[in-house]
Amino acid sequence: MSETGARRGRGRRPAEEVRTRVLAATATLLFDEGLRSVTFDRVAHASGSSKTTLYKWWPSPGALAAEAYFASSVQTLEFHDTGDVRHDIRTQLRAFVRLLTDSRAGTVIAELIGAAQTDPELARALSTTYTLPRRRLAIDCIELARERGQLRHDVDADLLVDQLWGACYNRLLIPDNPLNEAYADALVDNTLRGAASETYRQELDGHGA
Amino acid sequence: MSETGARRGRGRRPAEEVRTRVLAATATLLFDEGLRSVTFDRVAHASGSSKTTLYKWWPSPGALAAEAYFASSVQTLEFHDTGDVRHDIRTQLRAFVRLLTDSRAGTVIAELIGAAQTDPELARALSTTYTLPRRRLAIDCIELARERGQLRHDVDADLLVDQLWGACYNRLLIPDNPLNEAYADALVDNTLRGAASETYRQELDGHGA
Amino acid sequence: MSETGARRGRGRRPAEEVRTRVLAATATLLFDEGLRSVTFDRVAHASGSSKTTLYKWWPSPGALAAEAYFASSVQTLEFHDTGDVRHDIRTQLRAFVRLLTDSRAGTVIAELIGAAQTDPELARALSTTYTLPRRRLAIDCIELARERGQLRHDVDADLLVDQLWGACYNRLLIPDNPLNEAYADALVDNTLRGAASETYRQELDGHGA
Amino acid sequence: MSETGARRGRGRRPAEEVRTRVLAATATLLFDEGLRSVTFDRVAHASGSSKTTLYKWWPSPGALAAEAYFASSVQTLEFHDTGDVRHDIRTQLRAFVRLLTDSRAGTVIAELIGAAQTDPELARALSTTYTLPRRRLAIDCIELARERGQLRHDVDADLLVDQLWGACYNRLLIPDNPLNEAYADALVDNTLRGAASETYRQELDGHGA
DNA sequence: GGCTAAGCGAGACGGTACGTCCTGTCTTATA
DNA sequence: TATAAGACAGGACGTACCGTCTCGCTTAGCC
Repeated sequence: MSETGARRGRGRRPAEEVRTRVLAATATLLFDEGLRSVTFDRVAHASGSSKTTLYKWWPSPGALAAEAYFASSVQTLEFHDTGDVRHDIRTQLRAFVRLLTDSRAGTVIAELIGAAQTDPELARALSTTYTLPRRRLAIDCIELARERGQLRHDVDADLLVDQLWGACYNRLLIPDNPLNEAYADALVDNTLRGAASETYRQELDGHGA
Repeated sequence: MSETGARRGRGRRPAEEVRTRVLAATATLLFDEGLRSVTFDRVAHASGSSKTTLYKWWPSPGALAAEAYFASSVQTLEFHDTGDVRHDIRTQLRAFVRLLTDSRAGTVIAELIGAAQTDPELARALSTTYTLPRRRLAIDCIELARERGQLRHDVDADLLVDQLWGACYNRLLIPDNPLNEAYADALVDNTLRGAASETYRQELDGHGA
Repeated sequence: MSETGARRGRGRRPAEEVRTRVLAATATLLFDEGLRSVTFDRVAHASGSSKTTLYKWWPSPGALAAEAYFASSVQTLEFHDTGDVRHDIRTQLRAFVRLLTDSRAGTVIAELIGAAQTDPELARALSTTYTLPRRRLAIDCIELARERGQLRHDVDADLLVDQLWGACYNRLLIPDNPLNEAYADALVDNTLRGAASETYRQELDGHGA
Repeated sequence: MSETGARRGRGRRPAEEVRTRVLAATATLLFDEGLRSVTFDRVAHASGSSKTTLYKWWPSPGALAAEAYFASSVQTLEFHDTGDVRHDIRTQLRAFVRLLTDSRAGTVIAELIGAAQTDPELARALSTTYTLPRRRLAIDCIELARERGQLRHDVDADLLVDQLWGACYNRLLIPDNPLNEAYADALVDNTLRGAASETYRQELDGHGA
């Protein structure tokens, strides 16, 4: 009776095992068929779990999908500080654009943000787990540059983030124009030129020329 | 059975009357209960029309909701050219922010863009009817300013629009930070400082000081 | 596209076709697996119909099972009047006992009556469609005999039916004692001896001796 | 966490205390909301016990309900022998009818018998604990009367019980006709007239006239 | 001005998902 | 060690919606 391998029967399972299977099944559904296919019914079936369990742990299919996405994508987004804010931000923004365009992740993120508009629980999860932490990293980078004197003292870091990452999200969600690395570079240039200190701007213009 | 009273009976209706009633009922549902409540079933009931008719004219509930929103909101968005690009854009962006924050329109637009992520028909309708025409007006304003010498010649008008309106959409859809007129002003300042020609930038700094 | 034979697609079906398929699937489930297996879910699946349809037409799975049972069992229960009430009733009661014991019908009827104790809709359906009509036939037979002078004038036909069929139902539902044709015969004898007129009782005793 | 207050904690309880609380909670549910509400889940919650315990002691919710019913209704059903079988049986049958009609007991018994049709464990419990012992008392009374010469020697006591109590159960379970004491009296009269010895029948007719 | 068929309302239909409840099994931790 | 507590898989419940399809009525548009 011990260690039968393929667990059967209907009794209680260890919570971790269940969570793992649910998140794996959800991620598969999410990447293969899109957010619309992430329903509690289908996830329950695919993961061999029960709807009761899903309802207990996740407030909505969207929130489950979000968690599955974050769990399945190990994201190493640390900013590497080289001392040149333009270089550092450009590196990060290019990586972000590649993530959105080169993989299914872009579609998934767009669908998650889309669903969050009518799913408060999902919105909360997205904000806490995804957007705020990522924004934090960018903010830190910008404030460091400001302290170094590369950016004006009255610059609003959140505003810069909106003009950089927010503009990319905009092209993701309202795809009237292409999203690519050249666009990311242009964004960085225009944004930093607006936010640069007098000295750093001259440096930028020197580089750009 | 003979006292049918208010019931209109089942015969043919004039197409225009039907469309009008459907769009009115949809708008009511949309503004009162949100996009999730705009289902063909509920619209058919509320408008006294039949699902057959709805499926004939609209590809999805989302597309119907979008049309109802545009039909119910007469939007006068003409840019008034004063010769000062910062003033003109600031006026427009402030009006846009007010629209998003002071009325139910903000929620509706957010829900529509959200639903468009998984509804191609709605995405197409939104782009054609809503985002592209509005973007066009801003682009024209920017290009006029460029020809006037206020903006650099190599400036990308689409990119500026993303940094202005796109940043606002970003705060609408990912509401981690507040969206208000002060934010709009700051956006305009930072964006134009990055895009301004040498002479116009000195003018801007003069104003800003 | 025309006359494809095996109807496919999801549109409306002719009501009669749907009813037929539902009742057939229900009867199969009922006789093969018992009343506990007649759930709206399983019937919907087995019949290729939808739960919506089932809920529209039947108030409970039990009521559906009852109708399926009646529809599938063509019951010819006409009393044949030979002029001898004992013979006629004995014939019928024996047939009834055979039905209850020789086929799955006994189990099904018992389950239906059992479920009717907690399903008012089923109870109503059973009474209207099943028990009352059958009781009516027996009552008619008894009253005919009374008019012929075989039974006392103050005899209560309903009471006799309870003592005959009701006793059989009792052995079906509370199976502490066997139910068979000999029992039916004994029931008839004892009941009619109690209800017989003076003259008919002497006749009965003569036969019975 | 430390202020658990009323909660007893999760440790072991004395078996008797647990049984008592379970049966009390079950009886309350049974009489207040009917057999459908007697589920292991609800009983566990209402009694403060755990499902583990319920599954250990009772094979099905029906069996638990049956035991709770018997435990809560102390039934003194001894036949008092007066020497007149009609009087003794009539007294008992009237009491039985009153029990079924004047209290919630009738509904509960009907639901229990009903559930027994699809719950073998409940059927067994009902037979052992309820129907057989009661039948035994009636049988004894009848056989005593037979020995006294009031009933014919070839009379089948079980059959008489079916015609008396069984007919009442029939009206309880298939309520097409009213169940009351007058009906009980008529049942006794007709049944005993069929089963009476020659001498006792004349006595009965004398009484009845 | 009467006739006819185009087009609509009403809504049934199969299917899928929702969120809840219950069953029977099993795990954990307390007393 | 027996218990409370309750998580777990499974499955039925009853509802809502989608997209398809049928029916019957009415009025618009033609003769």
